[in-house]
Amino acid sequence: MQAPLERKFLSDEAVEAADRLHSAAIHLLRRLRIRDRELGIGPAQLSALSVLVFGGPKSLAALAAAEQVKAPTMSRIVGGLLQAKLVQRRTDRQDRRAVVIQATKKGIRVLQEGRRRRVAALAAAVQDLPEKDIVQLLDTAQVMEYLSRQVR
Amino acid sequence: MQAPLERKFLSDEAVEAADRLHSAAIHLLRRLRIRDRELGIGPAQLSALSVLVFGGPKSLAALAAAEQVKAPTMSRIVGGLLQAKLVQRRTDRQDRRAVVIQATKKGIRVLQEGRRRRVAALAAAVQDLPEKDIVQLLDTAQVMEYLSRQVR
DNA sequence: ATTATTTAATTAGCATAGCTAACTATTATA
DNA sequence: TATAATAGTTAGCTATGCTAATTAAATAAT
Repeated sequence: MQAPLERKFLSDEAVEAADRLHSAAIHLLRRLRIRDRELGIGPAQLSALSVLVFGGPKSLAALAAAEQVKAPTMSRIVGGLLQAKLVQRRTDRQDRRAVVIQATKKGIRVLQEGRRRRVAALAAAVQDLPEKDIVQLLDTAQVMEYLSRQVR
Repeated sequence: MQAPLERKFLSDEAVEAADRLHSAAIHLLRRLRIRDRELGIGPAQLSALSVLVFGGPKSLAALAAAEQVKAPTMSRIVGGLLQAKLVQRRTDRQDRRAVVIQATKKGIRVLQEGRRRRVAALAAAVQDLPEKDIVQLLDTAQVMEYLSRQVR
């Protein structure tokens, strides 16, 4: 359990940035979850649906990889989306073990409604920021996606 | 503060920023949760403990407010921390309905160890970024905290 | 002073979402 | 053909969100 002393040296600044980013992400998501709940769809379902709407049909494994969760987790998320008729599922022609999951029209509609609601919440707050902060948010979101793939 | 016309122009950009930030925060936290699990303490418990260690003893209500969750949720989070002996609880002298929650020495030790581990993975990735990106992350984390309090 | 109201915290019960382990069905390989 | 690998699902655990209802204490009203 003892950590090796010869681990990579971390600058105070990097640790500070990482720590603050972690806290900020937790707090932000807790807020946004309130809005998601009004939609009647959880954040994981919403995020997966978003991948399907903007990225097209995907296998369960591909969806799990895109969302960085394990297959059983994604299986249940998709189960919820199926029950709400936000996605449909069919077996793959070439590989009959696999499934192809695709957003329904209702799914597309609900996702866009979700986006609209976030305009009323987060984006409204974002708009009161100075222009440079908004540009920076967009930029940092990309950095965060990059980081989430680098982290081991 | 901003001119109305400028807001209209920013609207699409703000929605875009909100969406990307949402996704990026989800993906980042999913990654970091893996590290948290190694510690045997969940992200909510870790975050609450952090507030206690860096902010000093707090009532349950104050802790819930700081973490932006409802009292019953914080009550259970604290329950877990108590069971692990990471915090201790006493009733307030002035108001005997209230409790005061405080990190134990073990709590302080575990948090610092956890912070090191949890953040180390992220910080190692952060450190490989250009200096300007690190500065930007620090800055954006503050903006995100601000936003999470503005969102209604 | 007594009663009513508000407040702090907890408990109970529900839902979502993460995981691993174990299972079925299919495909690929030896 | 027999075995191994792969795609998904199911079962069962934990952690975290919530609301509603309860208990105890403090405050306000009569």
